[in-house]
Amino acid sequence: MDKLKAMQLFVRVAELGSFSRVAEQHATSKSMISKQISSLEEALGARLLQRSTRRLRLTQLGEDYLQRCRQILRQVEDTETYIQEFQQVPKGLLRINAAMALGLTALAPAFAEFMRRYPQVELDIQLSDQAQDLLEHNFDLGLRVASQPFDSSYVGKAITRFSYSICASPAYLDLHGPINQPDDLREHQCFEYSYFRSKHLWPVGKDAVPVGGRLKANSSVFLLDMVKQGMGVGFIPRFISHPALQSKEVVEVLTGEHKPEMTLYALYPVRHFVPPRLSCLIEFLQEWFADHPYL
Amino acid sequence: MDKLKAMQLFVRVAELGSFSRVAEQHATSKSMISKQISSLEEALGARLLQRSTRRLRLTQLGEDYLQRCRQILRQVEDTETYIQEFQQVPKGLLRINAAMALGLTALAPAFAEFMRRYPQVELDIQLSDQAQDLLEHNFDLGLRVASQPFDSSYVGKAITRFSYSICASPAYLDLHGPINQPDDLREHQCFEYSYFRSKHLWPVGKDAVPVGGRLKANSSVFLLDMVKQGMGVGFIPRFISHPALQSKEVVEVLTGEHKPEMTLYALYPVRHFVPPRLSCLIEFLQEWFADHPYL
DNA sequence: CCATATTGTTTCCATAAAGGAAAAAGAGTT
DNA sequence: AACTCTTTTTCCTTTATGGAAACAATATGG
Repeated sequence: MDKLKAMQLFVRVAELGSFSRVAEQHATSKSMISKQISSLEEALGARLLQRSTRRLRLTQLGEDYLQRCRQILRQVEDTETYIQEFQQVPKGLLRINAAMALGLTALAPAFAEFMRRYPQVELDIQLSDQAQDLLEHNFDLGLRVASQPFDSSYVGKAITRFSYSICASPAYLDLHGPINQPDDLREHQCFEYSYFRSKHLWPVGKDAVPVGGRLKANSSVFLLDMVKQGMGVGFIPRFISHPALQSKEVVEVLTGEHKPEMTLYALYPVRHFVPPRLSCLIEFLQEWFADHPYL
Repeated sequence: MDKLKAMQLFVRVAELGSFSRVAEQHATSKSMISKQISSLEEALGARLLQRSTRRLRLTQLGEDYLQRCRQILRQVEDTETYIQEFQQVPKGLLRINAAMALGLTALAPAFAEFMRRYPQVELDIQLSDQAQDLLEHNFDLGLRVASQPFDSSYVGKAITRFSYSICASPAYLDLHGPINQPDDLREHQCFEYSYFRSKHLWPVGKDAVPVGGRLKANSSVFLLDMVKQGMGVGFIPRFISHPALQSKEVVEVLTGEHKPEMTLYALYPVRHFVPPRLSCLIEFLQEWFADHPYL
């Protein structure tokens, strides 16, 4: 029996309060969790969790054991980090959560290059639209654009800044007329992005411009596609619009006007020792985006 | 891969300086040790041991890792001891080293009773004539009669005191005459015990009596057998002669005379936390020998 | 300097253990 | 009482573990 694995799972069960949820998160079966915990209990000769079908609660002993497990596991991890620090080549697994749109666009080539440069590092990348709790889901790193204010149990590092672009297709502009100054937007089909704060005010130029349109979606990638099809004007993060702008599928308007910028943050749980592969990745991303700015 | 097991084996390898010796001691194969260490190294991505066919030496990293392994393993052990302390019933494995003659005689019934009383405790009892190093061989407990002076890394607890008996067979005494006072021994066939300090002087009565004979052996059990066969007189620990005296196969002489006593010690390595099963056994032995004295 | 003995590694194979799917069992809820 | 959600058990497949023996490597002793 792999006691360390059992201890890890026990800690997770204690944290999530459910065998099933741990099973889901770790991409394994309920029966496996059940067996691991049972054999751990048997080995100790003590019951760690009081199970009722609806609720799990830690035994008094379980509470104590949990503390000690955490300490032991942290020590094991620190030891391995320590060893890694002496290694020239970073290796190991990084579990990363990133915003879907980011992953599909700006991050993909960066990760590709990272994997080429550090062949011993494995990546497990989970793209999701809503920000996941890193500790809850056991992520080593979250990549988010100016997401929720950082909890004190996380470290946030700025990776790069992104700008927005206001895009339309050439066909659309031919049909509906040019956009030369912010106020021209009032007369256009301006798409609404669901997660944008001030949905009907686009922050362009000195003041925000009130805009309107018939389309609202929660995906900038989708909106860009609609832009390509000549349906209207989009306020699109540059990392999304970049390829379409390059290929001239869409054109940018109001390039000279002031628009807000976003900051891409790397978030990670505070730890005694940050594994080299993690600090290495963060450093790499900073360098990479310095060389490939989306501004 | 069971990392804890691998770490344990690595520590043993570092201590013994040889894969083969670890394999012997743990009753497993060289290949298994080799594989465990290799996979540990692979998991860490670092070489822990520099192997040459004749010599093993720890890498710098190996040194560091060894320290940390020890700490982790100690912590795991302490945690389990802690859990045990909350359990009503002691359980687990005790590895015991005891003097051969003791094990074959006085200890056997004591251990039998202990096992009946604590059915969850497993015993691994190794009888040997020369005292084994407990740490070296991973013993939890050593049972020795006034053995080597205790190292400071061991705790020694007195379990009981044993007396000696001077024994002969009735037939022998009929043939060679009675033994009524210490000086009578000078005229008899007195067996010599190899490990006895002053081989030719038996400490009986006020002074030691010089004795002589034709038989010398390194086993009191063997000597007793020779006594039974009427070959001479033996200076035999009572725990060995006891059954033969009870059955009248041999008789004791010079019962009133002063003879030295031996003390049976329980030796165990000093630890932060003594596992309950161990303190339980020691306590049990003290009680058992209080009820079954060999004096 | 070479045979030898000893030690770690590798290969191959049999056995044991781990892990998943699905059925079963348990317990709260409607 | 039926239903739902969760854990446990059972059964089976797959994986991995561990040993024997052959192999490779090296210090020792003659």
